Amino acid sequence: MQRRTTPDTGRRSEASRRAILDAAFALAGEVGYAKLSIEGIAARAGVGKQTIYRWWPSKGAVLFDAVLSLTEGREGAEGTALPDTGDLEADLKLVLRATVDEFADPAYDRPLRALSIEITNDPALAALYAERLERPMNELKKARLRAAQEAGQLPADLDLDVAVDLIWSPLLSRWLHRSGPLTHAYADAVVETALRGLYAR
Amino acid sequence: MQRRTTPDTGRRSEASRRAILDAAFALAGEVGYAKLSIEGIAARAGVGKQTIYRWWPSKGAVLFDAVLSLTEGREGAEGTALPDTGDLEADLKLVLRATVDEFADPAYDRPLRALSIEITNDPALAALYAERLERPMNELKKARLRAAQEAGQLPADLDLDVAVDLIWSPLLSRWLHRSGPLTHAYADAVVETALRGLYAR
Amino acid sequence: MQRRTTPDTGRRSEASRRAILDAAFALAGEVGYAKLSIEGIAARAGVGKQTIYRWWPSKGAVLFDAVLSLTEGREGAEGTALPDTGDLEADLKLVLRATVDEFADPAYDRPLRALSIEITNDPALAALYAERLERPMNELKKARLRAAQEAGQLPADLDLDVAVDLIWSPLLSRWLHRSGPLTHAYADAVVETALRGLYAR
Amino acid sequence: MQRRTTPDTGRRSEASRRAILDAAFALAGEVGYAKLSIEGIAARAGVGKQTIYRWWPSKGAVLFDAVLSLTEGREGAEGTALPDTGDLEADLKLVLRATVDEFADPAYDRPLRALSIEITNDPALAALYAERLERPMNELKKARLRAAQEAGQLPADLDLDVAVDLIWSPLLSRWLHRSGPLTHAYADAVVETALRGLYAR
DNA sequence: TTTTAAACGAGACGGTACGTCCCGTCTTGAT
DNA sequence: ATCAAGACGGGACGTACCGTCTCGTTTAAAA
Repeated sequence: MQRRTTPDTGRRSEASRRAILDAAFALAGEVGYAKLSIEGIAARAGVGKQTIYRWWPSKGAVLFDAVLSLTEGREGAEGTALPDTGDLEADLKLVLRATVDEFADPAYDRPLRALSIEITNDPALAALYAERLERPMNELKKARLRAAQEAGQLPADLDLDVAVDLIWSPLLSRWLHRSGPLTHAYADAVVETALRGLYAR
Repeated sequence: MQRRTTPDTGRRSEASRRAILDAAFALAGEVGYAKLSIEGIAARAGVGKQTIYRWWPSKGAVLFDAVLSLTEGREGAEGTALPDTGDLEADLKLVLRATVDEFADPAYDRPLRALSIEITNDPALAALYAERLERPMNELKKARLRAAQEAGQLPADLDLDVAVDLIWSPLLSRWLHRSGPLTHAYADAVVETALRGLYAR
Repeated sequence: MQRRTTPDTGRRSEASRRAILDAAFALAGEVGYAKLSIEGIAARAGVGKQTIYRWWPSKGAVLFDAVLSLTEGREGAEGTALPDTGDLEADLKLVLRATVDEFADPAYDRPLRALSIEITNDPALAALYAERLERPMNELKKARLRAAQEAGQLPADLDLDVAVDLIWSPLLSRWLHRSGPLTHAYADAVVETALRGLYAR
Repeated sequence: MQRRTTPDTGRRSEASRRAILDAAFALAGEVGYAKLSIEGIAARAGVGKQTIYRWWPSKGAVLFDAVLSLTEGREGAEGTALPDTGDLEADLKLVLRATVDEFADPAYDRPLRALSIEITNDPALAALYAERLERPMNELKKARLRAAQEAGQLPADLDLDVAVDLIWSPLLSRWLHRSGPLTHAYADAVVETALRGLYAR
C-alpha cells in the first residue's frame, strides 16, 4: 500500500504516487467527502484511473496514505513529542487548543472528516489507521503522561490508554458530530475536569 | 420532516412512511452504509422513489427518522431516565455496559454507524441530530449527574456538559474508529477514571 | 428493439430514440466503425448511456435501427420497386450503377460498412438483418426478375434466389473487401455476364 | 511486415514470431473477433506486447500474417492449382463445395471472419490482402478458366475477373452475412447458373 | 355519492462515477 | 539489441444510482 511496507518492485512511479496523494488531499479539502471520487482524483493528478486501482484497494486507502504522508512530512521537524514544560495541565491545554484550531481549518477539517468516515466504514482501514497513525500518536501522548507519572504528578497505577481517551475523545466527538462549540475554553475545561475528576473541586 | 413536526395535510400515507423507515433501518443493518441507496430502500419498501424524495431531503434524513422512530418506540417503557440507585458509579457503569452491548449488536451497530457517517458529512443533519436525539439523551444523562450533585456527591460548580462528554465520548470514539476493544471492563475503567480524575489515587 | 415490433409501453421517449439513431448514423459516417462508441453516440445524442442500453442490446443493434429507419424514411416515396421498362438488362444496370454510386458516398459507405461488420460478427443481428432488410430488398429484386420470367425473358425454372445473388453479390464483395475498382463499367459487365452466362458469347 | 517482405535484420526471434501468429489464429478461432486483443495474443504467446507492436502495425496485420502463414504451410502440397479434369463444371463444383466445408468449420470460419472484418475496416490491410492473398488465389482461379477458354469451352473474350467474381462472390456473401444456407447444393446451383447464365435453359 | 386533486407505484430520463479491460507507449532488468 | 514483463496515461465498456420527470391508479377530503 505504500513505499515502505511493500518491498517495491522498483517499477512504480513515485511522481504518480505523489500526484495522486496530493490530489486526493486537496480534493477532499475542496469538495468534501461526498463528492470525492477516484475519477476526480485521477483527473486532478493527471493519471489513469488504473494507476490508482493498481496500488490502492479503495478510495479510503488513498485518503489514508494522503493523510499519512502529511504527518510523515513533518516528522522529525516538530510533533515528534508533546511539549513538556513540567506543567502537565498547561501542556495538555496547549496541545488540545492546537487540535481545536486544526479542526477549525477547512483544509484539515474536510480531509480528516473524509478519512474518519472511511475508517468508520471499513474495519480493515480502521486497523491500518489504528496501527499506523493512532498508535504512534497515542505513544506520544502516553509518553507525556508517563513523564508526569515519573515526576509523581500522576499515580503510578493509572491506565494511560484510558487516560488518553478521557482527554482526547471529547474533542473528537464534538468535532465529528458537531455536538457543541469546539473552542479553546472547551479544551481547557476538558483538561481540567479530566485531571481532577468529576468528584473533585 | 416527520409526522409530528409537519402539521400533516392529512394526505400522506402512513403505511408508506413506516415501510420506508423500516426498509431503511433494515437495509442499513444488512448492507451497511456504503451500499445503502435510496433506490434500494424504495424497492425494499415497495414504494416509488418519488415518495421518498417528496418527504425527505436526503438519504441521511431518512436514516435519521428511521433511528429516531426506533427510540420513540421504546419511549415511556424504558430509557426515559437513567437508573438512580444512589450509587452514581454503579449506575453509570450499568448504562455504559448496556451501550457497549448495543454497539456490539450488528443490527444496531450498522445503522448507527451509517447515521453517524451522514451526520459527520452533513452539518444540517448534525444540527437536527443534536436537537432531536443528542440533546434529549444528554438531558437524561445530565439529570442523573444533577441528582448526584444535589446529593452532594458531585461539586455544585461542575460543568455537566463537559462531565457528560468525559464519560460518554470515549466509548463513542472507540466504537466509531475501532481504536481498541470495547468491553465492559473498558466501560468500568472509563467511569472510574472520569469520576476520580487522572490526578487521583 | 424498435417502435413497430415491441408493443411499446407508451413511456419511451421518441425524441431520444430519434436522436440516438441520427447520432449513430452520423457518427458512423464521420468516424467510422473503429471509433464508433456507445459513449460517443450518447454524447452526440444528448442522452444518457443507459437510455441506449435500455433499448438496444448492442452497438450493432443501434446501427441496424439507424440504417433501417433510413430506408423506412424513403419507403413509399421511391425504392418501393425496381424500375421495369421491359428491358431487364438496362433496368438491372441502372440499379447496380446506383448501388455503385451509393457505395462511393462516404455518408453511406461508412455506416453500411460498420453495419456489415457488426452483422459479420453477430449471428443474431445477421438474422435480424436478413429478415428486416435483406429479405424485403431481395423481394423487390426477385419481383423484377419474376416479371421478366412472366414476359418469357427468363426461364420459368430459374432459381430466383441464386439469380439475385449472382447479380448483386459481386458488387457487395468488391465493396466490402475493396478487391477491385467498383465502377459503372464493372456493374455493366456483371449484369451482362450474369444474364448470358460464362458459356455464352 | 513479414519475414519475406522485410529483409530481416537478423535480430528477430523466429520463435516469438511463430508463437504470436499461432496464438493469434488460435485465439481468433476460440474467442472470435470481438474479444481478440493484442494483450490476449501476447499473453497466449508468452511474449511481451512490445514484441508485437515492434513488428506489426495493427491487430489486423497480425491476423493477416497468421492466415497467410497458414496458406503458405500447405503451398506446394495442395492448392497450388485448381483441379482440371477437363470438366469445368465438375471441377468448379468440387472447389466450391470444399470452400463451403471450410466456412462451416469454426476453426477456419472465425479467424477468416475476423480477418474479413479487419479488411473491411482498413483499406491498407485490404490492399495488402488483395495483393498477397486475393490475387494469388484469383490467378489460380483464372488459370483454370483460361484453360477452359483455350479448350474452347468458354468464349475467348470473356472477362475472367468478372467471371471469377460471378462464381465465387455469392459464396462469400452468404458466408459473411449468413443471408441463406451455405450448402453443397447452393454451390452447385451457383456454378450451373453462372456458367449458363440467367437467360439460359 | 360523486367529484377531484393529492399522493402514490412504477420506471424512463440525462447524468456521474464505478471498477475493468485494453489501447499503444514507455521503462526496466535478464539473456 | 531484443526480449518478457508490466507500469503508465488514456478511452470505452456495461452497471448502479443519482435526483427529476412523467405516467396511469388509488384514495380520501370537499362538494
